[in-house]
Amino acid sequence: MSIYDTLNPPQQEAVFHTEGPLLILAGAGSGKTRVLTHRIAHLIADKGVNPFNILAITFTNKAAQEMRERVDKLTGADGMSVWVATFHSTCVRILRRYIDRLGYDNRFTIYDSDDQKTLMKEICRKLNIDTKKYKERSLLAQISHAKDEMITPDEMEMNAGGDFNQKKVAQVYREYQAALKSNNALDFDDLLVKTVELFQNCGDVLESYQEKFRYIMVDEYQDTNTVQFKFVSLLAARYGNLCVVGDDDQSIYKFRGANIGNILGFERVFPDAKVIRLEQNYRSTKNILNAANEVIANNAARKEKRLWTENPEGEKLHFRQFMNGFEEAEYVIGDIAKKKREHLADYRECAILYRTNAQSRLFEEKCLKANIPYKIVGGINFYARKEIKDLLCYLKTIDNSADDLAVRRILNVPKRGIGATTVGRVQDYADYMNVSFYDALRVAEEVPSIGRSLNKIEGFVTFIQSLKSKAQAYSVTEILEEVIDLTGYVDELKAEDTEESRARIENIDELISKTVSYEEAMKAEGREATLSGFLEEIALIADIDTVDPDQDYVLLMTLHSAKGLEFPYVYLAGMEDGMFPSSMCIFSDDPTDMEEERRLCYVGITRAMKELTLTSARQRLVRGETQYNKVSRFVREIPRELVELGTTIQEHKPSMQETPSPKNSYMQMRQTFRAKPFEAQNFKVTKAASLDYGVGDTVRHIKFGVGIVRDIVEGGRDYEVTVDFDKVGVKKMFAGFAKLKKI
DNA sequence: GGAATTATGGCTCGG
DNA sequence: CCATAATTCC
Repeated sequence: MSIYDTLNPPQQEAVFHTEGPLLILAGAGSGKTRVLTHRIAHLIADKGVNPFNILAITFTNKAAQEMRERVDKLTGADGMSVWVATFHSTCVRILRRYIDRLGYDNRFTIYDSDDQKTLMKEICRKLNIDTKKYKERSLLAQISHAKDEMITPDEMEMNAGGDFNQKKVAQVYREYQAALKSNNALDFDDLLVKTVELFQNCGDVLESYQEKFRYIMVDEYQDTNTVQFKFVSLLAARYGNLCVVGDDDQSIYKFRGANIGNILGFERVFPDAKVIRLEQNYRSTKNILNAANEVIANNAARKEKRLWTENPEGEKLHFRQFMNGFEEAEYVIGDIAKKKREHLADYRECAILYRTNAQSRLFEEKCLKANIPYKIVGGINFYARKEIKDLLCYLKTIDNSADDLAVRRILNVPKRGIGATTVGRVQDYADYMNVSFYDALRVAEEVPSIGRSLNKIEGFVTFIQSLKSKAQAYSVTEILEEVIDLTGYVDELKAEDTEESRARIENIDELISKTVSYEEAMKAEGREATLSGFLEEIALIADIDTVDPDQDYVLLMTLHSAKGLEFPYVYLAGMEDGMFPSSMCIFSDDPTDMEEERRLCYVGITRAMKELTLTSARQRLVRGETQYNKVSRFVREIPRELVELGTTIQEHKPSMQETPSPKNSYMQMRQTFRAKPFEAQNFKVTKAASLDYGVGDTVRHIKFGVGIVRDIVEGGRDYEVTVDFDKVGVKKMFAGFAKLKKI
């Protein structure tokens, strides 16, 4: 009896095929992690491969950690030497060693999106760019996309041709890169781009890593982007032992540059690639899996496949529609409380999934009220909080004084009486002398018209210098406590004594415990705990990584965060057209946007093992406005016979005066299901007897602006209107959705 | 120079 | 609605 006997034939084939390129098309819940871990075990135990020569790239740190543990269980302690990490942490480790070859300092800092925005704001000011016209966020998004595709500022400028806007973006991009470099900082995208650049420029470095990583595995391959693909193919170019695992139906990160072509075209790039499909699902009941299959079948662009399972049929899916989001949350939390009360489930077995982070609030409030432990994944990052950022910027300044952003942030925190005027004068001097902001502070007496501020600046510099020298001997925790102590940060908050200040102190305590646990972890691994090591780790940690399976809490998260996870009981909330699918993609002129949204729905459904509950609200408060939404089209794509509408049980007490009679809501739900998918009952309603505009009329569209109607074609469900817009050109759209207004 | 108050504008999704 | 920017006031 070997450890491989428990695997099914295609799984075994994937494990034993170790040489050459391999594409594993692994459907949801088909045991791909088992395959990967057994494959690593097989390489080590049977093929005699040194664990040191294996690289496995996962999507999150949490997945990496789990994989390592499972390999350990199979092979003994050898798992520790396998390099299992995310793309970003892999790149950081390489860059810490070699980035000086690209003219950076090896102690670079990593900028998060807040830092990026601050930097961008400054650049726009410097270049006299009107941030009303070019939004920082939008500029950064364009730059990020360029980096995903490995386009340099020069290339962007060349590609721009006569396009003034593009040229402007290229100019900002160039300036932004220069600023990063002079701050000795890298953004997230740079981690990948600079590593690839390093490989391309330094053959010896690439070669050493090619020799090291003789066997490479990449998980969640459908969500890799172009630069990640380049990184992997460079590494695998020598030995060609590249194994990628993915599922094109679960590709949900196009907005972040993910290139679905990487998986769809794998066989084209590697003609000798072996392809193995894993289609048996071990996770979900038949009902859940069938629902998922039916929904995803509505997508046109996909590799045809159908998952099957030997699991029991299980319960039908539940669907409930409520008057508003308030009642929806009350029902979901009530249902979870009931499961716990009746010992049917632990909290940790339940997950509430939604489309946007903003939806978490209602559920959080109900959890608090019902005294149910919960954890929200994502949303406002712990490290984005003011008090945490302040303290981290002290640590960053101590670690890398070239980081102007960090230095400027703490210069007057706590208040030292150094204001904007002084900062501007020092900055001008620094720019003029071409030195860092901190170096300018150190020679503040040279700065013109610095006046009374000189004393205060000298005090600050002395303070930082003393911390810097202490950092040589102190542990990370000690230096953090020293900062808190000497700045009086916590003392000040204590004096404030408000609910808010107490929460801030709690956060600071949590930060201290994070440095402590970092030091413990490093000690356990026999690595040195350093300040830059700590800063790097927290820069790369994702919220999902902090989920503790030993704690009994309900998990609240977005569908995106739920990727790769599974739960016995799943609640998909906010199943409304306009929420999910989001209105953005309903109105999009790119039909693949809707397909990606549907894949997201597929991911959501396939997270559930035993029971899946879908909920929606008739009216919902979005950004302070009431929206009236129809039940999501995705719900309508699920065959009626797989769904139970819950008319017999009325568990939740009607809480609001305007609760509809059960009969009414039942009728509404029946109506939703009466039509088969895509006969789309609700669309017919929107088809007006006639339109109030005709060919040749000028109309206004909510997104595209003003245009002239060119053509109107009467279709089965709706009128198809062709409009020539002033700004975006000719678009075809359905009258029911487009909400065109005659002007 | 700093705090308080008013105006504004933005929500997908994340490492 | 809620966080942040801009503006005003001290």
